[in-house]
Amino acid sequence: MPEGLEAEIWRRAAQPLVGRTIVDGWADDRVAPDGLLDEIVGATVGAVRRIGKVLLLDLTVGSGSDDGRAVGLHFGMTGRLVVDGRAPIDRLVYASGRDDPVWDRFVLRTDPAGADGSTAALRMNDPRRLGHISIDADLTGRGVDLFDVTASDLATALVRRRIALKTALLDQHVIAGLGNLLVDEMLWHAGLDPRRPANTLSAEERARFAATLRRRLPIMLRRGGSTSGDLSPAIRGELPPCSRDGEPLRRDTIAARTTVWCPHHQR
DNA sequence: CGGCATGTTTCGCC
DNA sequence: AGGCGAAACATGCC
Repeated sequence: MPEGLEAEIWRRAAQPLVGRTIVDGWADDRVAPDGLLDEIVGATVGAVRRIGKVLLLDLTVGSGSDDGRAVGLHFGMTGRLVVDGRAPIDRLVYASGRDDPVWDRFVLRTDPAGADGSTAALRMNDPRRLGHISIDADLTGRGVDLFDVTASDLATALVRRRIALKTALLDQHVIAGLGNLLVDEMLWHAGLDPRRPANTLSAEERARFAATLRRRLPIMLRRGGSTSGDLSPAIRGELPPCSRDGEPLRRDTIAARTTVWCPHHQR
């Protein structure tokens, strides 16, 4: 589930952590840097940010001057976030429906604690363990954030790229935050063939795709995230006729990922 | 039991 | 050198 929309939902859910001090915690050393807890216990959460699919906790120490520490939560395919015992997204579509404590990878306790002091302030739970925790990760190469994409961003990023449009859009150096479901969804809405070489888009088509992101992402955010679109996981499985034109949907592998699209109106 | 899954990184081949 | 595709990672679920 974790694409840019889920990261944004979790960013909002984690805002209450701002101003709290980290007093204790635990990290699975298979997915976190050595000595992470020693680095961050005693620090205060100064801000919670998001870059693409990555959630960042900006930490401050002592007087509150910024010491540069930023803890990054990378959710992989099956990571979920629980803040003060509440999970804004409680069920992962392609993962487990359970919340087993053995899958906890990163846990923080804070002062003050949350409303229910008996639960951890922050908990990342990830059965498949494809996610990880970073500290001061270099994210400067990330492309423009999915909520801020303009036609000119696309022109710059897609020029001379002969790879399939879908492959380019999944590249976090092109746009940060789009994942497999969102790319299929946005291409369907924009009416663009995912197999097209990225550099063959016209200026009008780039503008159309940027406009589709601006229009559709806020709607899907309100509806609950990347699984709330017209090509929801149920539709990806059953492959009913395209709801726009009634023609058969197609399932292909593009960019080594399952791709659902409508050959009739996506060109 | 076999195959599949919302992601990212690494390897090897042009 | 750099672009690109495929494999690898880890594990629950249908």
